[in-house]
Amino acid sequence: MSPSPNIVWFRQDLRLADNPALTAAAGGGAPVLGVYILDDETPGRWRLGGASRWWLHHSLTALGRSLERHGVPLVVRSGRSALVLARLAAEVGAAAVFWNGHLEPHWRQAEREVEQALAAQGIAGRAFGLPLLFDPTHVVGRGGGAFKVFAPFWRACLAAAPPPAQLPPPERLQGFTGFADSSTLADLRLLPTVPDWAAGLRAAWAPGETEAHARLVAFLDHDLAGYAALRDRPEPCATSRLSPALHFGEISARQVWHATAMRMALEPHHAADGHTFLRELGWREFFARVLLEHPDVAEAPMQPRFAEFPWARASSGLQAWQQGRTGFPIVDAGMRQLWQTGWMHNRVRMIVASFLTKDLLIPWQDGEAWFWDTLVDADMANNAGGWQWVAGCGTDAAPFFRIFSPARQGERFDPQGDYIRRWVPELKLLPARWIHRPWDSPPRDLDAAGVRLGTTYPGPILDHESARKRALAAFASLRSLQPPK
DNA sequence: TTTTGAGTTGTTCGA
DNA sequence: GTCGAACAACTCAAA
Repeated sequence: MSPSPNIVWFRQDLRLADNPALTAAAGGGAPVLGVYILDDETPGRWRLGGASRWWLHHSLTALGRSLERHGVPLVVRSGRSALVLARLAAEVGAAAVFWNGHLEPHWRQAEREVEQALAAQGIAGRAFGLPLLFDPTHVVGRGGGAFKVFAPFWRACLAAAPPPAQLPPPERLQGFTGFADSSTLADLRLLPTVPDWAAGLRAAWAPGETEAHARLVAFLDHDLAGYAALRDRPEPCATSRLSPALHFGEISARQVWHATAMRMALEPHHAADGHTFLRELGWREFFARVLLEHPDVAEAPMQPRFAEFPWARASSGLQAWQQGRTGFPIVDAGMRQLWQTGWMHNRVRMIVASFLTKDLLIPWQDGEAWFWDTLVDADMANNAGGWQWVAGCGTDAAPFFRIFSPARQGERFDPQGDYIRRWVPELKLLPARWIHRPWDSPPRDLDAAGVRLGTTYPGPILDHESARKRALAAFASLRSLQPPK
């Protein structure tokens, strides 16, 4: 009979390094057993989307291999977290179960269920901190709650104690050697089968802790210099593309912070770029705090008056938007990049979100749901925060008059049309002058490029100028709903 | 408590 | 071609 093992319950912390729960579980020399539970009951409608499942499959494969090298088994099961964990703990005679905190409300609820179920068996549950840079109890706004405006929030973070040092990977991991039944990853059916839509994902990504660190180093080596100036360009993409790795916890925000800070110290002339990059981590931090304070931020507009917003009834444009067939090249390019690779450049996310909510007047929740299913970095806090920001109904939201013009945005951030040429190849031969507004192109340029609007590429599904006026009127109608003071 | 200044990412129009 | 103002009103943070 082997000594009682400690179980590490993995969720969005699929890494060995800087993993407080894993380090603590290994600390006393007890044998360690990892478990991942595919729980589609707990999150309800926020169960993992398709692209997330694809990523998860490969990330768990990588995590399993890493743990295996230390002799630590990774058990994979599915079902309701509390039931599965309690059963597993009983089966292996666990001493305690360790996990890192989670930001999403239903998973926080699941932690409470797990604690109860374990306590009923006399097994200890040991919870560790949230995946954040700054302690939520230290950086607080006026009323003691979360900041509601980003700029003062980030100033307060930067004035606070810097994030604590990261933990090294546990040195002496002792694996549990007893029997613990496990499903295979294939049993979880995380990968698409028919049709297999994941070819573009496979070409674009390599999930896993090792790859996440390689991507961070590559970013710091090649794209930190000039980041502030180039981060808004979708092609060539100069962003870190760490979002899925951060979401699944293949790398921690702390690790990214410290690696960047070290680089800034070594290369002081890149300090400004580094600050701009760290500020993006700040947005992750900010939206996480918003979710903690407002657990329903993914469902309901933070400004209650938006319950009355006159969204368009018919959502015929939704499908054109999803399929990248709106006739607006920058919108279509973004939506096709999303569909094919499970990811979209941040600038383009704003453009397509503005198009959906302002031009089409389709509720932001519809866009949020599509992103949830198609993004490999789908993250409740960031997805909801971003959509509410664009729609104008969130904390610190965009002002009502900030309505993106797809053509203008394309010309500003993709001046040569390289991004369009890559994702909307039917416009490939169009000159840069017209590539973002083919409807304005002289017929002979269209002919020369082999473009026939409405045939080889859709004509615009709406007139942006009229749509813009309609959106402004919709916002004005909200104002009149304000009760007089 | 009151007051004041500021607030990620825009576009258009007119001087 | 460039530049600044206008586009609402409101809420939050901080003095």
